[in-house]
Amino acid sequence: MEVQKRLLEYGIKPSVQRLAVMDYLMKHRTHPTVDEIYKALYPTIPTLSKTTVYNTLKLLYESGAAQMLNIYEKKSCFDADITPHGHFLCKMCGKVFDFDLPNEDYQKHIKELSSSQIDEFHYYFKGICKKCLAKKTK
Amino acid sequence: MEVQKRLLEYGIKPSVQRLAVMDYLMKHRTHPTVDEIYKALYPTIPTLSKTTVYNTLKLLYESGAAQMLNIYEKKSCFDADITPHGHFLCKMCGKVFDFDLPNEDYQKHIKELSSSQIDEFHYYFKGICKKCLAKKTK
DNA sequence: GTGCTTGCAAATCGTTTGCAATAGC
DNA sequence: GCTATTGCAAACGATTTGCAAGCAC
Repeated sequence: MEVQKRLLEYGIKPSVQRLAVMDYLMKHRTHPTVDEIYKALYPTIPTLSKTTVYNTLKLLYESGAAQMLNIYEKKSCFDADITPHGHFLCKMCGKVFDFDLPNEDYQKHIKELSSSQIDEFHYYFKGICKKCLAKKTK
Repeated sequence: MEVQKRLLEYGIKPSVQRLAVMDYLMKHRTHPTVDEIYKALYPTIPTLSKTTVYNTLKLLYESGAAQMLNIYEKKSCFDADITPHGHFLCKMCGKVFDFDLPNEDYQKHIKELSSSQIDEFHYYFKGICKKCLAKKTK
C-alpha cells in the first residue's frame, strides 16, 4: 500500500492515526482542512482527537510528505500532491482547484532567487470559478 | 498628496485614521502586520484602536487599495503595492521580500484559467534568504 | 440630526500547549 | 520498562462582533 510507503519515505513512523490521515489526504484531493479530516475520520476511529489530527498534519507537512496551504484566510488546508502546482480558490463556492504550472516558469523563478534556499512554493489565484459565474448570471 | 488620492481613487472616504494607515503602508514597504501598524501609529494617534486598524485594512483590501498577504501562517500582512508581484518569506529572519514576476507568465496563467473571474493573484516562496544562509554557515 | 466612523470589551475560532494515559517494541 | 504517541482540557492569539459614543456634513 502506497500510503504506508509515503510515510516511510519521509521518515514517519506509521500508526493507525497517521495512516488514516495520510490515506484520507491521498484519496481526497479536495484540499481538506483539519476539521474536515477530523470529521471524516471520527466515525471510523471514534477515539481520534483533533489534537492528533493537528499533530499528524504538522508532522506530514514538516517532513515534506504533504503540503500545507494558507489559501483560506483563517485556516490551513492540506494537499498530498507535493509537486509544485497552482491553486485557484473560488470565493463563491469555497472550493480549491488545482492547476498545472508550466515547469519552465518554476525553474526560472528559482534561478532568479538563487543563493537563497527555497523550501516551499506557493502560487494561487482567488476569484470566481466558471460554474459559479454561470450561476451568477442566470 | 498621493495618499489621499489613493483612497479617493478606490472610493474610500478619508479620515485621520484611514489616511494614517494608508500613509504608513505606502511609506513602509516591509509588508507590516496589523499589530506593527497599530504600534507604529499609536504614538502619533493615541486614541487609535486596534479595531480601527483592522477595519481600515479590511476596507483597503476589499476596495482594492491594498493587498492582503497570508504568507505568514497565522497573521495577515499588507502591501500598498497592488501590482502583481512575487514574495519571498525568510523563515529565519521572518522578513518578506518582493520580487518581480515576468509579466508573460502572469498573462499565460490568466489565460489558462479563462472563463473564471480572477480577482487576486498570489505567488510566493518560503525559504532562507542569502543573508541568513551566510550567517548559518559561519 | 442622520448616518458613518471610531473604539472598547467581549466573544469567536483555529491552533498550540501541558500533561496524564496509552500503546508499541 | 522505556520511549514515542495519543487525547483531553485549558491556554493562546489573531480577528470579529455588538454596541455605545463621537464626528462630519
